[in-house]
Amino acid sequence: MDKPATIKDIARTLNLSTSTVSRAMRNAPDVNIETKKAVMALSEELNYQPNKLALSLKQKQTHNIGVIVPNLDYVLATMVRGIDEVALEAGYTVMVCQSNESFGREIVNTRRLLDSLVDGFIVSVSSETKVFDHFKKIQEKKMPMVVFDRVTPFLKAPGVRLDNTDGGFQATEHLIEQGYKRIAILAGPKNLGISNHRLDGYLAALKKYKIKPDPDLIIHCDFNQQYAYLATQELLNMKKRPDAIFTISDRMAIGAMLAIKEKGLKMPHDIGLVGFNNEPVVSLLTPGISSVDQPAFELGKVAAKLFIETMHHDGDMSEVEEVLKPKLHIRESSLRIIPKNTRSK
Amino acid sequence: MDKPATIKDIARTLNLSTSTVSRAMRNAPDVNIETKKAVMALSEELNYQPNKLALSLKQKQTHNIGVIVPNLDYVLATMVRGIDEVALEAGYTVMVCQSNESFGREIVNTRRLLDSLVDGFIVSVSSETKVFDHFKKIQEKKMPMVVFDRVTPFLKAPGVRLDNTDGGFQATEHLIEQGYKRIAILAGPKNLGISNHRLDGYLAALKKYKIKPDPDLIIHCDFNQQYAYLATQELLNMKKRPDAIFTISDRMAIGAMLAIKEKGLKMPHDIGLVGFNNEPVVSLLTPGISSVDQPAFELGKVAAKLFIETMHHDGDMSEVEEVLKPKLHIRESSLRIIPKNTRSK
DNA sequence: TTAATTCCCGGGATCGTTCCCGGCATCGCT
DNA sequence: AGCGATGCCGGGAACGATCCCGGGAATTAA
Repeated sequence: MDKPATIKDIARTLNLSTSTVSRAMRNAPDVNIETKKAVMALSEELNYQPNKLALSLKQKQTHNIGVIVPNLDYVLATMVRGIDEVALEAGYTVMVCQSNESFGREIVNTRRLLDSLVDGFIVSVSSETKVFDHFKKIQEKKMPMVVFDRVTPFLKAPGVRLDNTDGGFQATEHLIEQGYKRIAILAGPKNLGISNHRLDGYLAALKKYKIKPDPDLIIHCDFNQQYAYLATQELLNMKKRPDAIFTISDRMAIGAMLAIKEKGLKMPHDIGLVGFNNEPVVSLLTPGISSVDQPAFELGKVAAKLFIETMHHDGDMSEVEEVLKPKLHIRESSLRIIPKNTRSK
Repeated sequence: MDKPATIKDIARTLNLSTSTVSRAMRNAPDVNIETKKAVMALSEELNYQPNKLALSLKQKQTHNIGVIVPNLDYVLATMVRGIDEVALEAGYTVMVCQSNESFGREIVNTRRLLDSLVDGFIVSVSSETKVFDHFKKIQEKKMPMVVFDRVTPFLKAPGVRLDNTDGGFQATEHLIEQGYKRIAILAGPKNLGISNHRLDGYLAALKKYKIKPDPDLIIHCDFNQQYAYLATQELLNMKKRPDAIFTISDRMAIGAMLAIKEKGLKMPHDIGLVGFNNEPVVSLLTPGISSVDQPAFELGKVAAKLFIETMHHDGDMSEVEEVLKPKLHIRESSLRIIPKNTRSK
């Protein structure tokens, strides 16, 4: 009564072989209806739970998915929820590991999960990561792996991502339409794809409106609030300071906002601000910060679907890339109701 | 070259038995230093990774910890990071499952992990959960389980929690010291321990200052922003409206803030506000909202330590309960610099 | 009556690893 | 020379399940 019941216990007390019990469990056709009932009844009584380990060992699959994320902020936590949603539905359990944006931690985590614990990976790479050997090792083992959110050209794998270029474009075009002339961008680290794509969108919007990009207004800084704060201070101290800032994350937008308030400038009048991610926070601030919304939950679901597809599909899927569309949410920080007085300059 | 290398492959090519190779791997004393070297060299070359499944099957432990959380908001994500920190150090991998505050989902998750995937659990129960049979099933299997953050008297298990009573006391006393006279509390669901304890602290503070609690000022509402918003509207429409509100979470504080602003009241002058959790958000709002900080990361670490202790300690530890201290962070929402004019009423 | 078919079931190998047990040298000691 | 001690290694069972193969009994067909 101490140890959990096994298939053998059932076989013994019923005077059957383990094979028969096993078949009865899986409702195989070639077993007598009576014995089937007996097995079911006894397994119910003994509260029998099949040992997943033994099963996994035998058929060489664990039905676990390793999910590697750089952190668990609002956006990623939402995506993970999306992954969880469809994974559970498909009979998979997810193992979430956060790398804390640390390269070393990312390696440790993948190795741990790689030790025959998972059937494959769904990853979003850390911003620190510049070399991808640990992920390539996954692929060498022929394990399915899909990347999401933060995809990179250095890693050939099926993936799902936001149309970050479009997001950058929407934000920038909106600022232009609101009459802002000198629009700065706080971009992230140069090796991060999402950062570069949003920057591309920014440049594309400028080009469309025939605005010459000013290198002084393009800042690459680390992906957090403090750096954004410092970078914004510098921007505002320029002799020809920008009259609008587009930050590629809401965290950075908040850092920028703090610097702007400190300087005594008013949004949206003196300066416009648009962020990215549309975290719930930004609607609560005064003024509310405009932000590019991404369908995080949906993106997570697509990632998991893609993973399951990859599992069942033997061919090469590394070219597959789903792209979801962002949508700008406009708030007070960038809304000069009607572009009036813009020519008073 | 296709399949991953096993201990047998090494044994075969080296003309050894699997037993010897196994011993060599684990650096057992009774194996020749030469053979040991040879084994090591070959296993390096073949990129041998021991099969965790086989190992787990043999020794009946997986070195996985199942972590069940109601969601992954700021506080819980931080706690999970803390758990991860010490778990990894101790050679454990954590499997995080979110129940989305849903009772049913919680059951599904525990059952999944229970299928011989984890050695034990670290759980924070969903706010919806009123019956704990699924958790008791864990204990019947003699699996270690520790609870954290949301502990409940209905579940006898070692745990770590915040001194919520003290937190409620600190918040309320602070409001009293600031000269507020009619202090309302937005508490959570009645079956939630953390909610009741914070309420106890509130009552204790009132008692200390000989203020008679007013039942009309004690509101139980659901644990989210929207409900807090509605409840606050009602509070503010009372004929003798409160002049301060203590909410037991920051989400609720934000809901309250929205209602307050809508009503045209000014903080801290017309009304004081204190939240709970000290999420980064609250310092960014205008005015900044005072909030009771909890050492979430530390709490997660303690939970994991407790778990590991429980693993290695055979005796009953269900009486163990660690309690961490919160600390109020005061901001503009409740700070009437010097209690002047308070008697002008 | 005999052969063929169907229905149920058991035997044993297998997955990758550990671990108990026992065997065969070699060495040292009396 | 004979004995035990020691060092090093192999054999095989075990963990809990699946699955191929084969076999006996009963039923049916020839």
